[in-house]
Amino acid sequence: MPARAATLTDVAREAGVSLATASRALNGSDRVVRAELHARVLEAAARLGYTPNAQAQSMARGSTDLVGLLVNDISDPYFSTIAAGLADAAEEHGLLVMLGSTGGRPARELELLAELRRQRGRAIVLAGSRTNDRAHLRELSTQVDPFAAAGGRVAAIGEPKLPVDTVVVENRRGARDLAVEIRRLGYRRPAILTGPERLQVSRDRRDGFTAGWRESASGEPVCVADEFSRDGGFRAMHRLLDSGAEIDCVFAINDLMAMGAMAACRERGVDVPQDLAVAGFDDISTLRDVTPALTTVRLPLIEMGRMALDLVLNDVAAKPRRRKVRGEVIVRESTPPR
Amino acid sequence: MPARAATLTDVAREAGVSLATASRALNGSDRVVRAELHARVLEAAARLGYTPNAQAQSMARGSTDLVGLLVNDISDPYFSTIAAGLADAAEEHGLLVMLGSTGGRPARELELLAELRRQRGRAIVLAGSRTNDRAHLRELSTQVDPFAAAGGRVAAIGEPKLPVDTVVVENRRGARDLAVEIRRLGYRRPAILTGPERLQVSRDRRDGFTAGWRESASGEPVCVADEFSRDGGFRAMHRLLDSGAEIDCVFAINDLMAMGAMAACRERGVDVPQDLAVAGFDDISTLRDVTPALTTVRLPLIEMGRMALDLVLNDVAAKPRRRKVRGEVIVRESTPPR
DNA sequence: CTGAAAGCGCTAACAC
DNA sequence: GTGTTAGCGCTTTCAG
Repeated sequence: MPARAATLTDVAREAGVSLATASRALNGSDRVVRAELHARVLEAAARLGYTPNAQAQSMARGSTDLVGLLVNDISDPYFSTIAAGLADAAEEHGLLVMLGSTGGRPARELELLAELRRQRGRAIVLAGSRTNDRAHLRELSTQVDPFAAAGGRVAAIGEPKLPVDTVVVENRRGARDLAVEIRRLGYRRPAILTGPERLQVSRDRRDGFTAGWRESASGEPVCVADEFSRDGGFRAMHRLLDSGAEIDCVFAINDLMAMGAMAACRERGVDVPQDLAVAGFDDISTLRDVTPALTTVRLPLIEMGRMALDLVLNDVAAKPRRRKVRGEVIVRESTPPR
Repeated sequence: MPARAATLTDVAREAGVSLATASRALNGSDRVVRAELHARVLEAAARLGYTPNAQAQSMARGSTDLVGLLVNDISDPYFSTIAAGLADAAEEHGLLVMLGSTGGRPARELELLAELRRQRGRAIVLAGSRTNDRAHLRELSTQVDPFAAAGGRVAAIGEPKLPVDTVVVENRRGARDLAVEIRRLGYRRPAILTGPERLQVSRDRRDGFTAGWRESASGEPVCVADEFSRDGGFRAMHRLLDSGAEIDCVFAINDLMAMGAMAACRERGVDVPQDLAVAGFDDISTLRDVTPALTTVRLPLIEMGRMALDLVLNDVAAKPRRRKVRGEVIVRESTPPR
C-alpha cells in the first residue's frame, strides 16, 4: 500500500478510461457517461479507496465548500450552541465548518481570521464579542475588506460594529425589558454584575438595564465589574457583598456570571431568592434546571447560528444587512414577586 | 476592485520580481531574499491585500494544516469541552480545526468522515460515542483505512473499538469506583439511568456500576434506559418513580441525565438528596454550581482533547496506542452519607 | 459520449 | 540571490 492517496489519474488508469471520463463519472457534471464506463470507474475508485482531493477540486473549480466560524471560546455554552446551529445549517448547504477559538485575544482573532481567509472559505462568521477597541476594529477590516472584495462573505453575530451582515442581538433592549420586569415584581435596589468595560455586550446589557430601571424607578443600580465568566460572577458577587451595599436583586450580565454569583451567595449564607434575587442573560439550556430556576433573557442561540449562515449564503446586498434578534424575558423562581 | 483575490503572480508583477522570489519572500523558505526585494514584495502584497491560497499551497507542498474533529453534538458540554482542548492544542501546532457534528447519526458520521478525508487533513479525531453496530464499524473502516494507508492519522476518544490510537476513557472503572463509594456512604438500593443500549459508553458505565455494587453489596441495581440527554434523564426518572421501585439513590450515566433526573424529582416532590441521592458522570464544569452539588466522576475533558491531538501528531506507532484516562470520583452534596 | 490539454495558484528543484 | 519551469490533482473547454 502506497503512503500516498489514490488520485483520479490512478482511477482512470485502473478503469482504462481517460482522466476526463473518470472525473465526470465520479464527481457530477452535466456531461453524461455511458453506464458501462460509469460502473467501471466507480468500481476502480472503490477498489483503490479513492476520495477526491478537495484542495485540487477547489483549485480547479475556483471555490471551496468551507465556512469559517470564529468564537471566543467553544467550551462556553453560548458559543457552542451558536456553533451547533451554524453546523446544522452548514450541513444543509453541504458545507464544512472550520472552527477558530480566539480565547478572546484580539491578536489571535486576527491571526485566525487571516488563516480562514487563506483557506478561501465561502464565508466567515464572526461570533466573538466585539470590543470598543478602534485599532483592533481597523485591523479586522484589513482582513475582512479584501476577503469581501474577492467575493468572500462575512457575517457577525452580536453588535453591529463591523460593516458586514450582522445578526444583531438586542442586548440593550433585552436588558431593559428585564429591568422593567424586575421593577414590576417589586424590587427596589438592584445591582449589576458586569463584564469588562471594553466588551460591548457587557456595556449594552448594563446600560440597557440601567435605562429600563430609570424608566420606572429612581435610583441608580450599583455596578461591579469582573470577568465575563462564572468565576467573574463569583468574585464580583463577593465584592458586592463586601461593599455592604443595600440591594435586593442582582442582574448578572450573563447566565454564567449569575451562576457564579449564586455560588458566592451560598458561600456567604445569603439565600437566593429569599434574601436576594438573581437574574441572568442568555438562557443557557444546560442551566435551565438549576435551583432556584434562573430568571433570564432568552436568546435563540441555535437560531442565531443558522441565521448568520443564511445571511452570509444569500446574495450580497448593497449594504450590510442587519437581522435583529430580540431577547425574551423569562421569569423564574430566582426573582419571585416581592 | 476585482472580484478575485490577489495571487502571488499579481504580487510578483506588482513588485517587479519573479514568482519564485515573491514566494520566497512571503512564505518562508531556506533561500534568502535580498532585503530590498524582500521589502518590495511585502509592500506589494500589503497593497494588494494578498493572502496565500491555502489550497494551492497544499497542492504544491503536498500537505495541509488541517485536522478534523468529529463529535456527536457540539452543543453538548462534554464535546464542546473536548473541542476546546483540541482547539488549544491545534493552535500550538499551527493547525486549523474542521468541525463535524454528527448528531449521533451513523450515516452522517460516515459522510463527515468521507468529507474530512477529502480535505486531506493531517489527522482526524473521532470523539463521537461508539456504538456496538458491527456493520457501521466496518463502514467506518472503509474510510479510516485508506486514509491511514495514505499517511493520514486517526485517533478516537472513548472506547477502543477502532484499531486506531485511542484516548481510552475508563468508563467501567470510573462507574465501578463510584458504586463502591456510594455503597460506602451507606446506600442500599441503587437505580441506574442509562442511555440507549447500543451506545458503548452507556453499557460500560452501567456495567461498571453494577460490577462495583456487587463487590460490596448484594442485590442488583434497577435499570431504566432512555436518551443520553437531559430530557432522557427526566423521562427515565419519571418512569422509575412510576414503577414504585424502592430505591435510595440513582446513578445517571452522565451529568446531563442527572440534571434531568433531579428536575423530575422536583416535579414529583421527591427531595434530593433527602429522599433520594443522585450521582452523575463527567463533571461538566457548567454544572458544578448546581444545588445540591452533584456527586459525579470527573473526566479531564480539556486534557482529553489535547491528548487526542498529541497522540495523532506524534510518529506513527506500529500498533494503535491506547492512552488511558481515569475518572475521579467527586463526592458532593447530592449523595450525603446515609 | 469520450479524450486531450489548458489551466487553477503555488512550491521546489534546477539553472544561471 | 534570482529566475524558469515542472508539476501537485482536478475540472472544463474544445475537438473529435
